Amino acid sequence: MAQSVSAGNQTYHHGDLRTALVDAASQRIEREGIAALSLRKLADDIGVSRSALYHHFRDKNALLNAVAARGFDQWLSMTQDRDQAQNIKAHERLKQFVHGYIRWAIAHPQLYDIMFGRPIWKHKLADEELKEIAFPAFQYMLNLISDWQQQGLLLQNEPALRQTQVIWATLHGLAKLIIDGVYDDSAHIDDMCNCAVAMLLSQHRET
Amino acid sequence: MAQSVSAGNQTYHHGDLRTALVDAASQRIEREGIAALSLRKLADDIGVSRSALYHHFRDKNALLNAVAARGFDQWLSMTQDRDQAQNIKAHERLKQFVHGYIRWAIAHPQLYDIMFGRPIWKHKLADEELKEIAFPAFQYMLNLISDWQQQGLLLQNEPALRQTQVIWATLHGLAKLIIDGVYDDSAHIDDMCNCAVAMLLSQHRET
DNA sequence: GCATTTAATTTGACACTGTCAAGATTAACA
DNA sequence: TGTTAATCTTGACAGTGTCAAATTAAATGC
Repeated sequence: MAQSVSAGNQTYHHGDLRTALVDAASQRIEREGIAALSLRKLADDIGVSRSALYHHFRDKNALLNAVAARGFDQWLSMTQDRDQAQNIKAHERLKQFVHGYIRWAIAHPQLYDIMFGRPIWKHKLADEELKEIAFPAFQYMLNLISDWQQQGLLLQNEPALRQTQVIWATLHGLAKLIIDGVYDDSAHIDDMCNCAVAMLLSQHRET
Repeated sequence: MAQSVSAGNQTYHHGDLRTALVDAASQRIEREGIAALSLRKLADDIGVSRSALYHHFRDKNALLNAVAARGFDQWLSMTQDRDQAQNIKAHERLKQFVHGYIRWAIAHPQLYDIMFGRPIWKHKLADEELKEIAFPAFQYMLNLISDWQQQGLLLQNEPALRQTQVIWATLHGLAKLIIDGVYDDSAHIDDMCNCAVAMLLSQHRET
C-alpha cells in the first residue's frame, strides 16, 4: 500500500513484483538498517505471501545484491552529475571528489554497508550481474585518477591502477570508520577529508 | 571437553565459564566466520545449557565485544613485538607497519571483521571496556606517526592526529576491501601496500 | 556443622527467522 | 478453448536469541 509500484495497472497476479521487492527492501533498509530486514515483513509491506520472493530471487542474498547494484548506479550517477560542472580546476575536482564520496556514504550508511558487505562479494558464485554494475564505478574512478596523474597532481612513478586502489581504500576506510561509529566525532569529518586530500597531492601545496 | 579451560580444577558448578565462552567463540569464529556463530552451538561445545551465557554477558553482542577486545590486545602485542627490533631505518619501519597491518588482517579476517563491525561500535551504550582496550592501539599508531612526522617522513603541515586517522583509514580500507573480496586478486596485495607507502612519504623517494 | 543468603545453571517457552515442497491460481499461447 | 508455463500461497521445518521461573551448588554467618 502506498508502495511505489507504478500504481494503477496492478494486474493482481503480479505487478512487477521483482522491482517492487527491491524498492521496498531499499526503503526499509535505509530506514531501519540491514539487521532489521526481514523477508516476511517485506512481503507484508507489499501485500504478498512470505515465499513469493523466491520466484524472483534465489536467496535473501540475491535480493541484497539487487539493492547493492542499485546503490552503485546511484553513486555513479551522482558522481557523474557533479563532474558535469565546468571550469573547475583539477585540484578542486579532487577535493570535491573526496568530500563527495564521504558525504554520500554518510548520507546512505545502510546502503553503503550492503554495497561492500562481505556476504555479497565473498562468494564469487553470486551474481556476475553485480560485478558488471560495480565495475563501471571503479572504472570511472580510474579514469579520474589517471587524468589527475597526467596533470601532475598525483605521483608519477606509481601505476594509476595501484593508486586508484589505494585512494579508493582510503575513502572506503574513512567511510567505514565513520559509518560504523569508530570515528564518532562528526565535527572533524571535513578536516579528515582535507587532510586526505593534502596527503594525496604530490606537490603538497597549501589549501 | 578438550576446551582450554585450565583443565583440572573443574569446580563443576562453574569453571570460569566466562573466559571459556570467549575462548570457544573465538575459535569457532576464526574457523567458520561470524555468520555461523550460534550461541546454542557454543553452549554445546562447552557442555553447558543454552542460556547459561546470560549470567556472564548481557547479550550476544556483549560476548562479541569481549572477542573483539581480545583481538585488539593481540594486534597490539604483535605490533609491539615487531617494533622491538632495533637498527631499522624509520622508512623501513613504516613499510613494515603497512605490510604487517594488512598481513595480520588477512590472517585473521573474521576476527578483524568483529573488531570493527558496526554493531559493536555503533551503540555507545555498549561496553566502555572495549573502548579502553582499543584506545591504546590507536594511541600506539599515533605515536609512531608522530615520530615519522618529526623525522620528516610524513607531511609537516597537517596535525599528527589527522594524519593518523587518514593513514589508519587507508589501512582499514585496504584490509576490508581485500577481506570482503572486492579486491580479489591476492597476487597484488604487496604491490598495493608498496604503493600506499610510496604515496604516504612526503619526499616520494624511490623504494 | 547447620541455616540462610547469594550466585550459577537449567528447563520450558516465546516470537522470530530463512527456506522449501506441494498445491492453487492466473496469465500466455497454440 | 485447452494446454502449458509462470506466479503466488499454505503448511511445515529447523534454526535463532532471549527471558522467566525453577533448580542446583557455593559462600557466608552463627
